[in-house]
Amino acid sequence: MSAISCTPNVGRPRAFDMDTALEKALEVFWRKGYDGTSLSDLTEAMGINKPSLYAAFGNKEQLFLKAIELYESRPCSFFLPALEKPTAYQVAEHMLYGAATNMADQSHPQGCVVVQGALSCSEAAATVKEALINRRVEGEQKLRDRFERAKAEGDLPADADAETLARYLGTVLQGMAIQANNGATCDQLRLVAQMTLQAFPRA
Amino acid sequence: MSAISCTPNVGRPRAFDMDTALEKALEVFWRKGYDGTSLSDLTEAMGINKPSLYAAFGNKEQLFLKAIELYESRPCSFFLPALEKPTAYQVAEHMLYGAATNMADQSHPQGCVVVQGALSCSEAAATVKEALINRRVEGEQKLRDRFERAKAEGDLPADADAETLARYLGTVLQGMAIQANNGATCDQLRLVAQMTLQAFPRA
DNA sequence: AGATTTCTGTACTGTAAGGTAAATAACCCT
DNA sequence: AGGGTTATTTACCTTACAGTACAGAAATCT
Repeated sequence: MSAISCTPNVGRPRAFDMDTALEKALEVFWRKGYDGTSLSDLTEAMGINKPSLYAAFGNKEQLFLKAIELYESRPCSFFLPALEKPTAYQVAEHMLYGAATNMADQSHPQGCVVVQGALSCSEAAATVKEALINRRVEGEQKLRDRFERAKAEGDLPADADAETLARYLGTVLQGMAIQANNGATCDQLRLVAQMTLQAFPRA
Repeated sequence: MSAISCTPNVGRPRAFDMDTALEKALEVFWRKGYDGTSLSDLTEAMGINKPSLYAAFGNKEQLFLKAIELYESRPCSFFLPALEKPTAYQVAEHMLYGAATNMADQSHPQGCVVVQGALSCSEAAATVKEALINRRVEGEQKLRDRFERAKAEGDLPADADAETLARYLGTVLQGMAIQANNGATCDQLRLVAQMTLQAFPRA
């Protein structure tokens, strides 16, 4: 799923690549948040003019939502791959260490755009705020489902509280995003991951 | 430390109470963040006009910084009191349960303004962003100092890593702020607090 | 009372915000 | 080559933003 909208074979061809422009937009939203990002910030970073932006992406809000979609489908994303690990403990382990590596990575803004893109925000950002909350809650729901499965498969004790395990993990992951914004290094976050796992039940 | 600036005994008296106006400003910043809050939002909530705001508080940035000071000195603040508890474990316990209660409290915006007031933000908010990062880092430094003391006093093992314990706790507390924004209830956060404590060394 | 000091309300400033109209440019198809 | 279609450029629109000038109002001080 690379091209966002299929390019028609008639008319003047688009002078920019939508995917790379969207990457640039994501980076700005990630660093400045939805309210803190102006259209000038976006057009400058994307290297296009406003009418091109509006023609290609709708408006600021839709551009943000598309940037979030891109964020979650990027190859460096660690969340979904971690869910595939064979045991609940390994799921938690990979997710925590993946987050530690990813969130402190200096090759892009620190933290997680789903956490910090529109946390406290204006009424104009209400829609994107809701969208981000939904993503965070859905992420925890996926974790919970995975841990329920682990109980059924026997690699979590039958009396384990899958919901609380998922929320605990979600809390630490979201906290790591703040830590990364504070300037925490990958190594420091890995130590937090290690501590977090000490509270996690093993088979 | 109630009155922010001492009222002179000459001239027309101020028609509003600075402390309650500051409380109102804090609530708006807390809910909308620095970038998401407009001066109109502020003057409306505070019940004053712009010239009164500027005369009393300087400008938007200084008003925000004063609101943060107020936030940290409020009676319902849980951080500093928790540090006074006799053992490291009890410090962590009170801090986590205090956060669970406070951050999900429906009598004010959810979460923590120090976390969410200016996380990702515009360049105009760079100063307040730095100020908030400093507050968060200082909070963890206080925890670390407290845990070093606990090692000296023998209620933490001598080989405990005070820095990582502090960062782990800070991570969970900051994550709880996000959770509260997600709509997590006090009870749900208390379960997270309970799990967090399982990784915490006892005497 | 009058002078002095400070606050309040209204009206205003310049700038930047998000978004768009209209003309021109570049491509495909016949 | 010319028509159809789509993208780009420039210029503009309305609205909201943070911040202020100024005149009048309410207090104290002498």
